[in-house]
Amino acid sequence: MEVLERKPRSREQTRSGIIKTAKDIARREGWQSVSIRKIADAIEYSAPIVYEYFDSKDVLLDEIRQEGFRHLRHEYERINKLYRDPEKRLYEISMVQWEFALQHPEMYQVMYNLDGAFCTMPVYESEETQAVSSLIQEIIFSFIPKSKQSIQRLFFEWWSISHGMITLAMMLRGHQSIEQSQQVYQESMRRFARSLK
Amino acid sequence: MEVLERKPRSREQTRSGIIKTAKDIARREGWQSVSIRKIADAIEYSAPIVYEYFDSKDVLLDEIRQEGFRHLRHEYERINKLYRDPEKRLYEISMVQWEFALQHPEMYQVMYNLDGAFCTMPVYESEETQAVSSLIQEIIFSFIPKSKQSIQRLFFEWWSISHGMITLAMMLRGHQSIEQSQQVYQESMRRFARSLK
DNA sequence: TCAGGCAGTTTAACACCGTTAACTGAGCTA
DNA sequence: TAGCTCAGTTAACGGTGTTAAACTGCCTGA
Repeated sequence: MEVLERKPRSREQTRSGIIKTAKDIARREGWQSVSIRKIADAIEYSAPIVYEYFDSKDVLLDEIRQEGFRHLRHEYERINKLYRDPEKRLYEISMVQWEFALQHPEMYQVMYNLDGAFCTMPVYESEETQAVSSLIQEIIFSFIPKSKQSIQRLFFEWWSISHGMITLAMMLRGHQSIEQSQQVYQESMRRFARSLK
Repeated sequence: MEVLERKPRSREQTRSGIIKTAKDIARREGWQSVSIRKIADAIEYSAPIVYEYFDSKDVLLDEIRQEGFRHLRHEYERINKLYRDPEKRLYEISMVQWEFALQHPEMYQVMYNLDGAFCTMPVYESEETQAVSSLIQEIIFSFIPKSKQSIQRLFFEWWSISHGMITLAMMLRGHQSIEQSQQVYQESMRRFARSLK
């Protein structure tokens, strides 16, 4: 009984240990130097063990990507409960997006195939991204009840500004301070949210 | 004499052949499957020959990146000669940016480290990017003579919207048609250019 | 004619990669 | 005790970037 209970738990621990290790290495050395063998070494197993938890490196990366979008979705839902005003909601969600990218750059990289992170699964086909998308589209709809097409365009605009500024801010870090980029980001996202009224 | 003249020319041909082959493979199979040996096979040489033209895969990618920015700079200069109105200039430059990304996705990928393309050289430290940046900043300045800081912010905004929409349009291709994305892009860039007046 | 040198090119090797098959050894059951 | 199961290992395959050593063929000087 003890063994039966400890086994699955330890298995789950190993699994999340693999994910955590992959992210740790990526954070320290970049995704291009994350390898199955390095992960295995870190969790004190041999390489083939990793394949008992993930069919390939690709699905391991996809899992991390999904984790990222899931995390964002939870944050967005939290904000939706916290605020009623759609403008406030959209602005706060934008800020969460920014903070997430800065705090977990290695996740943001694999979510968008940036800087050596490469996952072949198409981003937009995952449930988690669809959920995040429609969550934000609903917020936009709630104070601009337009056609589905118009909402999709506004969402595309919002996403583009947010993602574009985040990636360029990271790229230009060192040439333009993060604080300065963040100020422009805040201003732009506030302006966008206000413009919807 | 003939030999002395033909030798350097053939060397230059080999060099550009390497670059062309790398881009061809990247276009067909993605950057993650571009390898020195594949390139060497295609140009009918053995792998070490490639290293007589490029010190490493990294500088080969950087060369391609620089070529991309150089190409953009020439296009921007062409437009600057073609139009006087800063608003028109900025809009046309935005459109060139879009067309370039669609026509040469493999270059756009290596310029911004997207989708498996990974070059360790920092983008913003190259002369070519600096040149492109200040070219656009000058256009913005020419009808909004504000402080250097303000111009930099506006340029950061412009670049973010453009780059964000281009990358998301490519990512969402299949879920949202390119034509639809392009329409939103055109509208947004036009609105941005107009807003500067 | 032969030896030497030199440029261009290839082979072979190193250490790494993702991935899979075959093997090991310990614990449990019949 | 013999056999089975199963977690975990080693070893291998074909690939990667990169480098050193070896080779090939030609031109030159003796």
